[in-house]
Amino acid sequence: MREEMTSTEGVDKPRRRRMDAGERQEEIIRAALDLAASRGVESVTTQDMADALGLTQGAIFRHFPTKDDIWLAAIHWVRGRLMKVVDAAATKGENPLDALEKMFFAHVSFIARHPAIPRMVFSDQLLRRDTRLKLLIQEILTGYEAKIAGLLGQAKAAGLARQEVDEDSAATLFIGMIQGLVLQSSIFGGRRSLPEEAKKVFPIYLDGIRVRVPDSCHARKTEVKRGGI
Amino acid sequence: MREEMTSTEGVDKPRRRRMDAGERQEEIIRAALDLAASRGVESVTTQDMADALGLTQGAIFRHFPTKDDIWLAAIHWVRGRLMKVVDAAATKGENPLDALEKMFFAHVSFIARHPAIPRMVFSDQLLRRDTRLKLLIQEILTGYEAKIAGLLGQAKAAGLARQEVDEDSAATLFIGMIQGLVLQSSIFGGRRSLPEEAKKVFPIYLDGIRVRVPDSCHARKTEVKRGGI
DNA sequence: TAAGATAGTGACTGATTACTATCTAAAGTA
DNA sequence: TACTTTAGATAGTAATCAGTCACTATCTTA
Repeated sequence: MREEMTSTEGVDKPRRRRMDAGERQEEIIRAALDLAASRGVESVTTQDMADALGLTQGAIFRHFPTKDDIWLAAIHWVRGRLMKVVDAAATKGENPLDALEKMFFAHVSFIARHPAIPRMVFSDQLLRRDTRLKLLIQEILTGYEAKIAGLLGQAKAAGLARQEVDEDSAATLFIGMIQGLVLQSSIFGGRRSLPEEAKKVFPIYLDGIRVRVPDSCHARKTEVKRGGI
Repeated sequence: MREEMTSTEGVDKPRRRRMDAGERQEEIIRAALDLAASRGVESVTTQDMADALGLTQGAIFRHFPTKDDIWLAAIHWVRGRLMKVVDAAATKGENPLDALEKMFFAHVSFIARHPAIPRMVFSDQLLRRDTRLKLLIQEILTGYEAKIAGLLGQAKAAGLARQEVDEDSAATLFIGMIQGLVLQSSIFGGRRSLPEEAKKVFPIYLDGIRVRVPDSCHARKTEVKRGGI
C-alpha cells in the first residue's frame, strides 16, 4: 500500500512541461548514469529512470528504442567528457612522463566523480548482451592505450624512460592499474578511497618505467616526493 | 516451439539415480561455476543449473535455500583451491621476490582455467545483493594482500626490494594488476590472452619493486630475462 | 486561431525467474 | 517385506520488467 505522496511529490507539479526530445534524451542519459552510480547498472530499470524524471515508464521508449540504447548513448557521452579531461591534463605535463602522471590522476578523479563509468565497463552482463557496447568500450580502451604508448615512446626518446620498457605492455599496465584500483575501492566501499590508493600506487609504476639511479652509485637525478606516506 | 528431444535427452534415462545430498550439492556448485564461466554469472538461472544436471528446477532448492547460497558455496570452494595453488607456487620460490613472481603466474593461470572467478568478483550486482558474498570476497582479498605484503617485507629485509616501497601499496598494485589484466582480457576476448599479457606486464612491476643497478654504474646484479618480447 | 506534429499517459502483454507447495518413488533399515 | 526417509517430479505463484499501443495534451506554425 503505497501512498501517492500527494503534495511532497508535486513540489512543482504545474511545471510538468513537455520537453524537447533532444533535451529529454540528455536528461534520460543523466538519470541513467546517476542511478547506475548509486545502485549498479543492472538494477536500474526503465521505471526507475522514469520515476527520476517524473515521467511514465512508457515515455522512455519514445526517446530510445531500447534500454541498451540508453547505455550506449551514456557511454558515448562519458567518452567525450573523459577524453576532454584526460587530454587537458596531459598537455599540462612538463614532459611526457609528467604528462602520464597527470593523465593518471585526472582519470582517477574523473572516475571518482562518476562512479557509473566503471560499473558499466565491469558489467559483463551488459557487454555480453549488446555487442555495440562491447565494441565501443574496446575502441575507447584501444585509443586510450595508443595515447599512453605514444607518451611512453616520447619519454623513452627523451631519456626519461628505460629503453627496455615495452610501450604497449606498460600502457596495458597503466590502464589495468586504474581498473584494479577501481574494483578494489568498489569492493571495499568506503574503507578505501580511490584517489588515496592511486596516490600510493602510482609511484611504484613510475619506478618500473623510468630511468633511475640508485644511492649506491651517485646522487638521485630527480627527487620525486619520496616517503610521503 | 521447442521439441522435447524425446530420445536425445534421455541417453541414460533409466540411470536417473537418487543422489546423496552432499554429492548433489557439489555437482550443483560445479554446474553453476561452469555455466558462469561461459555465460557470465548473472545470466545463469536455477533452471540452467537443473538442465545441466538433468534435474527439475525445483530440485535445486532442496539442496540450497537460496540461489545466492549457491554462489556463496561456490566462492568458498574456489577460495580453497586458489589458496592451495598459490601457496604451493610461493614455496617453490628461491627467494621472496621469486616467490612473488611464481604466485603471480600461478594465480593468473588458475584464473585462466577458471574464468568464473573474476566474473563473480566483478559482478557488483551479485555483491550488492548479498552482503555475505561481499564480506567473503573482502576477507579473501585482505588475506591475500597480507600474504603479498609479508613477502615484500621479507624481500626488503633480504635486500632484494627497495626500502622506500610501501608494502601495502605494492600489494594493492599486485592484485590490481591481476584484476586489470583479467578485465581487459574479458573485454577483448580472444584477442588478448591473459597469461600472455601477464608475462609482458609483470617485469614492469618487478622493476618498480626491486633494487636495480643501472648500466651506467656497474654490471647488472641479476639478469632476469630481459627484452624477451 | 485552426491544424498538424509530437511528448507523454495509462493500461496492457508476454516473457522470465526465484521460490513453494504437494505428491511420487527410490533408497536404507527393521 | 513393511516402514521410514528424502531426492526428485509436477505444477504452480507472485513479482519484475522491457517493450507496445491507442489515446491525450501540449506545443509550434501557417
